[in-house]
Amino acid sequence: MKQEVGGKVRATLQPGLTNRLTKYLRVTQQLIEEGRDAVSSKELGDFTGINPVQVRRDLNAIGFSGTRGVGYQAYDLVEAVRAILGLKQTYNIALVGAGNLGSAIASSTILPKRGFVIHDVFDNDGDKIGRTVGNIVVKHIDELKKSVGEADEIIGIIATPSASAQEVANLMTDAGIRVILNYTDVLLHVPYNVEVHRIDPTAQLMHTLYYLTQVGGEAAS
Amino acid sequence: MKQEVGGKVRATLQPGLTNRLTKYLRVTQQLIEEGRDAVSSKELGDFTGINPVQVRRDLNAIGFSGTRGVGYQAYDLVEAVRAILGLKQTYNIALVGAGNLGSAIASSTILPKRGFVIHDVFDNDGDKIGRTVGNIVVKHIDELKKSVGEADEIIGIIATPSASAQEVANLMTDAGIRVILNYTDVLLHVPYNVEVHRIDPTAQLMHTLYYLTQVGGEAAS
DNA sequence: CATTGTGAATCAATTCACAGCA
DNA sequence: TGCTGTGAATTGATTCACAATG
Repeated sequence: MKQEVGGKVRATLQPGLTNRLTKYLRVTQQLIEEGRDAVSSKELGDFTGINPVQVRRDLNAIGFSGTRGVGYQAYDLVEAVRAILGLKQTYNIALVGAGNLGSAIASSTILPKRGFVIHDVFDNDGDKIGRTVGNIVVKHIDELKKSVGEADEIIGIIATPSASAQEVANLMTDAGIRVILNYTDVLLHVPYNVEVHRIDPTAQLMHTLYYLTQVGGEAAS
Repeated sequence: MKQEVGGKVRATLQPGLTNRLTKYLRVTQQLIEEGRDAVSSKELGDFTGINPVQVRRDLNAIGFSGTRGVGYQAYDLVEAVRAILGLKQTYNIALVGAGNLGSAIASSTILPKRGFVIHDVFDNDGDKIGRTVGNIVVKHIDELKKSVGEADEIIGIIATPSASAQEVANLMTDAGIRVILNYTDVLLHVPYNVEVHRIDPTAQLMHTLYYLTQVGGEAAS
């Protein structure tokens, strides 16, 4: 399944591995912002919940080496992972829903920091059209297909009321969106070639609370 | 590691299993809302990204049986999983940040549907104190410790600007909060017995885009 | 001397193949 | 016939122990 081409590792990496790499990436980027220079496998493990040994194996697997007694060079690590994951380019995003949630997402720095640009914001409320959220002028939802085509957007975010979510998803898939971030609590039905990710905070809560209540209040790693 | 007490499975389930159970739970709850009665392991697999065989093994492991040719009884499944995970009670949540994001979270139905109640909302902006977001009156952040104690809150949500996030986290841990949902892009430093979950939409994006770009546009499962 | 890098052992997850039942 | 339930094989992840090294 892996194939090496020349010196460059252009393989098809395992799902588990790429998933973990994104975690190392985000943590390391934040540590850099705090002024950190090197990062150890133990730290990466602590912040990601992944075993330090696994961290070392993973970084090794993508051909990235650290220095013993010190750790991994933070900036180089970020670059290496971004290169491996093909995240050197930026992606345009179509955001639908200009209410509180949409405004918050459009104003957040979290997406631009990772190379994602909210390029268009849509709504169906006439009052909101023409206003700006996070420096972007809100367009009418009817323009979605045209805009998505022009800006080559393959990522869409649904931040509408639940009742509109499926309808918006239909518009998005019709317009050629390939990945949907769904902030509503609706289970979207989409074609097989479109991927939906649900932003659901309760997922992690439920899992955590199980252990918290099991052990009766004491810590769990 | 597992121990059965009487007929009831009061074990300490594996992390992987509990994690998967929460996914089955959320999907099944949504399918019920769509009017569904039974759900098959294949459907659960499709919506959660988990192998159908694994789904069946998991449900079997918690002593839940389906009917061949039909699937699993949706309502019973929800009840069984909630019982196993100890999610029959409700949890009070302290939300800090009454801006766009905080308002969106407070108004969302996603938390109450899963047994989580946003019981208090805090901010440090005098203009916002006394206003209501999602039916809750905003209090000053100075009252956090008192309120958390009174309402027995162990879950906190940080929906402030990034600059305030660590400070809020400190207040929360000091007040006895055990689980923090962090909506900012700051890497929070907390005591070992406090668990932080970061709501970061880019995690899933990066992972997905890797495969999307690798295969050049064709579908992946 | 803290931390990387790895072999070997163990445990969990995935997958195949198919029997068994409504 | 469609879906559950499960043995057996395989693959991936975790953990232990420890050598190596900057």
